[in-house]
Amino acid sequence: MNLESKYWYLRDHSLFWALSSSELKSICLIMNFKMAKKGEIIYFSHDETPRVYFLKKGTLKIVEIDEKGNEVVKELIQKGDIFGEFTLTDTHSDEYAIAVSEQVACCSFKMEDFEKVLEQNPQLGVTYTKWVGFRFKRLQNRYSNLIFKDVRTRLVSFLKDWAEKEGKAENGEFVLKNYLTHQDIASLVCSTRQTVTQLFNDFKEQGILDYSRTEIILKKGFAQSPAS
Amino acid sequence: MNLESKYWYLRDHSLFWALSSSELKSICLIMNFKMAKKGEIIYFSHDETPRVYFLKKGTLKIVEIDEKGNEVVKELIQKGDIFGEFTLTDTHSDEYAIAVSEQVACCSFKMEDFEKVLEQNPQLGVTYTKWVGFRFKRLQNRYSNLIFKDVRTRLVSFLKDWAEKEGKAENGEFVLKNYLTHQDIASLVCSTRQTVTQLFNDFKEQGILDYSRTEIILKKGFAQSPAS
DNA sequence: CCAAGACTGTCGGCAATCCGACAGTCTTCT
DNA sequence: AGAAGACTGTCGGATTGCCGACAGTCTTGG
Repeated sequence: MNLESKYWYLRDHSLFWALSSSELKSICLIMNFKMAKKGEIIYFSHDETPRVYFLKKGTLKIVEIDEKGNEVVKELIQKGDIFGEFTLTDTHSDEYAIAVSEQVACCSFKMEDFEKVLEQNPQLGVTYTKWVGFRFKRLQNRYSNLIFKDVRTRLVSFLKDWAEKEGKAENGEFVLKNYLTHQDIASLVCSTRQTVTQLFNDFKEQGILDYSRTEIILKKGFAQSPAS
Repeated sequence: MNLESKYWYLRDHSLFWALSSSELKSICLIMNFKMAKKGEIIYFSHDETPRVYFLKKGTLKIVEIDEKGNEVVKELIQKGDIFGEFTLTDTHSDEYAIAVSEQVACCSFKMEDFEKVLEQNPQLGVTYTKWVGFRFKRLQNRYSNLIFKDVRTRLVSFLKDWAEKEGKAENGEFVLKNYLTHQDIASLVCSTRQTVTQLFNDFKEQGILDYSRTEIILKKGFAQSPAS
């Protein structure tokens, strides 16, 4: 990929808005660009060199493998999010990122390089810190949900979030392109496949949701769906 | 508190190691210092001006109040940790920090001021980002525990962590000064008072732990305590 | 030093949800 | 097209840990 396109890719990422074009150009030189199709793996936590990633387009999931080899979907990463070694410290955890939407595009920096960029662009540094902080808060939110809410409520708010980010509103309903299995959703809301299936069908009976393997439709009643 | 003492307070916090003494002095000017005794509240999330805090001495707990008015201990903050609005973005969550050890000392900056400091000291900025990242990872760890482990295991690892940070080793045992109630511990490991009490007594029967209201002793067997 | 309040111990019932099992359905690959 | 594999539907039974209740013990402040 040529510099020119790289430049434009960075330019429209909100993290880099404040930079001058010459600053941005120099950053392009050390940036890497990567495309992937559904099902392809974008990175492994055990890769040679740790990297910080920015998702430009599409959606991917971060999957963690526990001691027993179980794969658990830890997080959904959507356009604009950062992932990889974004904490600027090596992790020991065992995870990888895999594309779930048809087309995924992301750029990445070697962790060390990126650190230098931040040092040379203090304003960028502060903005970046806020991004990391944002990720912290998002996680904190999930954590609270897990403590305070039951599975039903967690699933409801997961679906609402998802709809808000990716859903298309159609006269009061939200239509979601569904690229996740019940199993995936289950691990995102910390539950089991069976329970998720069960709840989906409950919702269907209540008439507040419809779904097939490819689509989920949150109907009008869904927004007010009981939080318990 | 005079500048001189402030200076030395900052100087020995690892975040500020890399700064020259003149830089440090200028930072002192905008820093605030606060002491508190057990039971005193250090900050409210709804305070007038958002602030970033550094705990210099002692231990405090972050308590969150949910919609129903329940108070839940969300986190233990120990010497050296950052707390408050450290993500550099206002929060809406409802929390406060209260001292649990006899003497607590912390310094703080107005969030906006601190942001400027980071901008003016890029290296500090990167170090700070790593701290925020560290907090992210710590939370992530708790999250994983919650998903994968049962209450017993979580309690065991909580105690191990605690001992590691604050315990005094005595011929293979760890002695912990206990400033937490079972209720506190319960919310830290996401369980209930009764279950924690129960487990403590189980451990006692197994002979791997002893405790009173003021002390907890992890005996030799504790380290190998079953992770299930 | 005594009373009120906070903390701990213990029990039984109960709700949520996990888990295995198996059948049915959809998708994909050749 | 047809078979293999992945995904969904559904059912009990089994667990875990929550919850209310109440008694006992410690702590603290007047």
